[in-house]
Amino acid sequence: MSGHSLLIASIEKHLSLNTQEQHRILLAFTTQYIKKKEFFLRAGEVCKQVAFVLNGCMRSYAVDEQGFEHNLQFAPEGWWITDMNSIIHGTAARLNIDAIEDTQALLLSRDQQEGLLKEVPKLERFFRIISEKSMAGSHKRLIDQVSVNAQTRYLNFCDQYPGLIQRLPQKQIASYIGVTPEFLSKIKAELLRRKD
Amino acid sequence: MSGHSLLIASIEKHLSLNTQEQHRILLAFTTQYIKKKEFFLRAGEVCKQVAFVLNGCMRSYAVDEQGFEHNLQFAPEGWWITDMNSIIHGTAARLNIDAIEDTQALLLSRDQQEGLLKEVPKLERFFRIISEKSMAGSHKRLIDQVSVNAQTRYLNFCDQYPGLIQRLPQKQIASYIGVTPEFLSKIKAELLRRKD
DNA sequence: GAAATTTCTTAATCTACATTAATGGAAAGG
DNA sequence: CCTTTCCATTAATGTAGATTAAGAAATTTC
Repeated sequence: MSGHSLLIASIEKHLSLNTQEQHRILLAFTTQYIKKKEFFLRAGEVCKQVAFVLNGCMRSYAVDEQGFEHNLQFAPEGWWITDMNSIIHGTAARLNIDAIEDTQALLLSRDQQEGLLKEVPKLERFFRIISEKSMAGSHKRLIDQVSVNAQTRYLNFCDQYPGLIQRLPQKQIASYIGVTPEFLSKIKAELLRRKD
Repeated sequence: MSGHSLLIASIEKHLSLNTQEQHRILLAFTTQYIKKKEFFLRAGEVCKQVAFVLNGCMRSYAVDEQGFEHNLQFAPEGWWITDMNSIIHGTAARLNIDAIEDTQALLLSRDQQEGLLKEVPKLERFFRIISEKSMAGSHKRLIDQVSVNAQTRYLNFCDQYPGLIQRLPQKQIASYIGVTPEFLSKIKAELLRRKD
């Protein structure tokens, strides 16, 4: 499947598009290649675009006063990623977004999105639905973060994203579940010991 | 301002409505009064509605294995509240939603919302925008939770919701920022000591 | 394919916050 | 109005997870 049809397929899960509409949609996006460790967005900039990942993987993360990184989201193929706070309020991004693997993504600027929505209004529905889903995901994450301990968070992560466990360095996962790499190592050792 | 016009005003921040559309919108909602400590949603049920608060205040919270409550959101007048995960996936709610003060709210079921959106399609845009905002809010909260300590989270809360600080019992705020009431008490004592 | 860099693991020590317990004060409710 | 329940505070003790350090393994780079 070509990257473009990944996007179209993802939209057509929620509504159907004729050929003309498909073309109009693709016109609004630009393609970008982002090498591992390169940035899509740096904290402090104003975020102007959302990215739809075609292949590879990006992540968003915040940096605290002591310089430690905290991963908020991973975006492998088929996922959207952006700094929503920055994009909708026009304020400086608090998030960095970079590539964990060499990545190909489709970018949609807010201006292009506005134009696209004017010409294909039924896409409002699509963007509403994916916003609701993102919000549900973010809520789920927050509940997990505040109501269970680190070991359970790790098990939940393995459960929900089995593909990513294989694929990502452990330190990235540690940063996502909110512990140090050292402590994640301990958790894994503990889990292994229990199994035997 | 009547409750209904609070809702209409809130929509008209994003798009304009004629009288007919306003009436059609109000038709989709039902009014409910919820007394302090009564539930709008219990964990385990499937959530079917979103609530728009006209006056009073509701909160959503998760309960952990040990029975402790963790507040996720407060919804005073003009705010929306629901369990988005339950409503969009049709799964059992993980959240409880109850009233912290006697509350009057407008309820919109998913079915009613679908009908409304069919007849007034431009509302797709409104719901997209508020979903994006909720998602931005939820992201902000998550960043705060993982990247700063409890004292800073408390100060940030005071900053962002000065009205709620006056209005809510401290234990509700403690539960929101993710500490025990005892520790919040300590934080406040510490802050007072520093001021003098 | 050797050197450099990054990642993972183990272990000792430390700390932010939780737990428990006890007291006084404020609401709530009949 | 009195009683009951809830709420805020302080203080002693406990613990999940952080920090620091250091070596082993894996990956990247030239």
